[in-house]
Amino acid sequence: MPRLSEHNLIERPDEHGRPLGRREARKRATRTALVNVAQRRFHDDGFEETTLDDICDEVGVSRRTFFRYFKSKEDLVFPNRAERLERFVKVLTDAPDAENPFETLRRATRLFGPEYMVHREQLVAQQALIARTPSLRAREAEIDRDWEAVMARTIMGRTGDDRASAVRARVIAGACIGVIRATMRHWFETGGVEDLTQLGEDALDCLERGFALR
Amino acid sequence: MPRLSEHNLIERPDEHGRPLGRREARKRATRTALVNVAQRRFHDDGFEETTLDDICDEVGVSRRTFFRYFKSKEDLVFPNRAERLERFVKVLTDAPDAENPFETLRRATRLFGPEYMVHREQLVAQQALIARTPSLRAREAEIDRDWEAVMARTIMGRTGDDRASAVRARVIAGACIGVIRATMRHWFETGGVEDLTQLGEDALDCLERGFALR
DNA sequence: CAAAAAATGTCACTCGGTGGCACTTCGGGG
DNA sequence: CCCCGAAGTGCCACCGAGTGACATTTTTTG
Repeated sequence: MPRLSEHNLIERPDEHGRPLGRREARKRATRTALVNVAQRRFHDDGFEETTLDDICDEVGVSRRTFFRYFKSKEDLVFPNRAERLERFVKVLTDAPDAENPFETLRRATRLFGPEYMVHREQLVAQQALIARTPSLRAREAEIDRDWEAVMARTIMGRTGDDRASAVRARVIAGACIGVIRATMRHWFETGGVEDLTQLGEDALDCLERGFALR
Repeated sequence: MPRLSEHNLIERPDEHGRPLGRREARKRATRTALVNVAQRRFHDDGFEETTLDDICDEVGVSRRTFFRYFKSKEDLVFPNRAERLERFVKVLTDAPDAENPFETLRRATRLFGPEYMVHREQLVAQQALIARTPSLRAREAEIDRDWEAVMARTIMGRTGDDRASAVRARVIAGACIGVIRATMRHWFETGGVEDLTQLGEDALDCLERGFALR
């Protein structure tokens, strides 16, 4: 008995307009099934409490096959990590050469902010899961590291890679990702009710102008 | 045959002046033996390549006992994480109420910077290990999170915990830890030859005054 | 020296993750 | 249309980190 019903295998063209064969379609269906089942069970029972065998059994796939779709259990929680990073890189590389890094990041904020607010409730729940699961927090930190790294490299690409420019680029990137992460955590923990775009822009303004204190 | 030679069990008073019984002395010896053996083997063969059984066999202790000294394999690489954090907290709480967070952090930099420079070569090697080991990078990120959290809480303790103050405190803490981490990475990757205290203070200056660009 | 308490060892087990190999399924070319 | 190669999958055995239960040894204490 096939576990993936046949109507999941509708032939849709992929993002490049090529039609999907059965093979490709089936792979997509399996992947999304794994993510969906996992999301639900993680949400219901917790990440550590849910076993890969649980998920694989429900999807109807062997654990060995699972590891051909995902490198690790944690990856189920960040299924489009690569795609997100790519879009961020695109924002960075699309920026005019003269634009300063803070303005570039504000553009990214205006792109991602509204998107996050649309999926507010799902993201808040997701973040609650991450916040209470050490290995997921670790994954998230790694993602932030990636973003910080591409940002630092982009800045260096514009300002040079001598030692002074390199350290400056790293420091700016570190500060930016630091404030973005802090802002997001605040937004998540307050239930996602505030205007994320506004919060992000405010934080970046502070960073650029300096934190005037007292 | 006891694996820990008797002369490791010298009776020294602990940090509160109480003399150490055999039990306490032996525990200390076991703990440091585990750390030392692990450090050497991690450095020689790599973190993932070294098995806990390898380490335990060499120290002469069962794996079960290992887990009574350390919660995880990774903890062997950060043996005084708690103590470092405590010292950082002390710097924060010892700060006069009127001092702004950046100045407080500069004081921390002047405390930890020279210390790091003394153990330069060991720390650089250690960081190389961390940099090439995903699970160790994750641990390091967690440590940074701790520092960021205590810093945010300290700032909130001085400025109030209403929503505006809270987000501001978080953002400042995020920015500070971000630039500190970036600075340290730069220092490590350049072999620890530059003046870490100076680098740290410069980065914090930029943060406080704003990054004047172009 | 005896009894309580602390530390360690042993064993069995769970779970994430990997390598190898056989088997099935799909797609393309004759 | 069929057949052959390749892609995808399952199965099995295995490894290493981490945990719980319980017996055994060692240290402290009275």
